[in-house]
Amino acid sequence: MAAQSQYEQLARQLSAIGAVKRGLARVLPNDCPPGSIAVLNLLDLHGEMRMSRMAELLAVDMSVTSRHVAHVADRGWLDRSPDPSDRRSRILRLTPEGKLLLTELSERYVRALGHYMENWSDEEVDQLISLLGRLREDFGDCRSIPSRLTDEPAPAPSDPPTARTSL
Amino acid sequence: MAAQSQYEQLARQLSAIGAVKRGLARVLPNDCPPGSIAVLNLLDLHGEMRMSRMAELLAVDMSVTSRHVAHVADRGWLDRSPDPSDRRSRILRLTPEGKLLLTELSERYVRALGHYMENWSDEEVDQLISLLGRLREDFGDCRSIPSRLTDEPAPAPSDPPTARTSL
DNA sequence: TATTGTTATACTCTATAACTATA
DNA sequence: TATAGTTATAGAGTATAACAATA
Repeated sequence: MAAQSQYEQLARQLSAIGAVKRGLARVLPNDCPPGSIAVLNLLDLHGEMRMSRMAELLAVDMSVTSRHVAHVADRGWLDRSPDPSDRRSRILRLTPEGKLLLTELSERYVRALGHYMENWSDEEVDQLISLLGRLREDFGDCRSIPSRLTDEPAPAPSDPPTARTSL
Repeated sequence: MAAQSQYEQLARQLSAIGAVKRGLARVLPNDCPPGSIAVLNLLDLHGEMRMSRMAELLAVDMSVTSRHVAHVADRGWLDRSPDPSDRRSRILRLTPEGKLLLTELSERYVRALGHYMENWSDEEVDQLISLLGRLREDFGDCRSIPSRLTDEPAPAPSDPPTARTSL
């Protein structure tokens, strides 16, 4: 468990990292927005899956997933076939064209990151990859807020509010 | 200089980290969107500055900065006074109300991060803070794309395109 | 004429709610 | 009735372009 000021700093760094994401996004082709790439990457990484699973991995609403996936499917980068065992569902699969696109995009990312991170060592990049991966994992499917995070700031843990009577 | 597959992995982690940012944003009050907090944080960190400097630090267009700042100023969290030495400019200053808001938001962030990152050690959090800070620094003012990132994937560096005639 | 900042417009990402089709 | 997915609508973030005021 880390100290308060560390969390404050981390929150600021996470806020600032948006600029890095935008900087990277600028090297992408026009009809391939970041949302599309996220879908393709997850499909490449985890293999075929249903819409609901994709929504969970993206940690966005199903409606958002549906639009991203439609955009990608319209361009032939993935295939949506009905699940034979439950015809409400659709199975998403990366097409060869989608795989090819990922390869091309990867080149662009590598060039861009190589440009901006020329002074980073292998070990440092690995550390960052590993810490970011763990952070994402710990947040998990964070689409709904744990109720204890929505209430008042800091009820003294040694003396829960429900136990306070007249002090 | 790191290896290609590392950059590919890093690009994926950066894409996935959006979910973390959304998860954190969910604990914020309704009329204080992430853009407002970014403005307030930078003002708190760097002290008073002009719009153009704020735009540079945010690495967004001036038009975007103008809207974020207007939103924050409308709520009394910062003060925009004309620069006496150049009346085209405005000097941004954090108000006491803005400072107070930052304190309250900080509590929320700390609670949320404490919830999600309960298994992280001080050292690990520090490492992540430090690596993210360095990454943001290395991207700097990345609002315009270096031209070498917009061209074709990988012209052999030993034989620049302009030198090729009939090979 | 160039620069600082604002406003109008358009596009992407996201969430909520209403809807369709299937279980 | 409940669930998987789609679509309509609305709000936030961003960029480009046209504009105003000042240098």
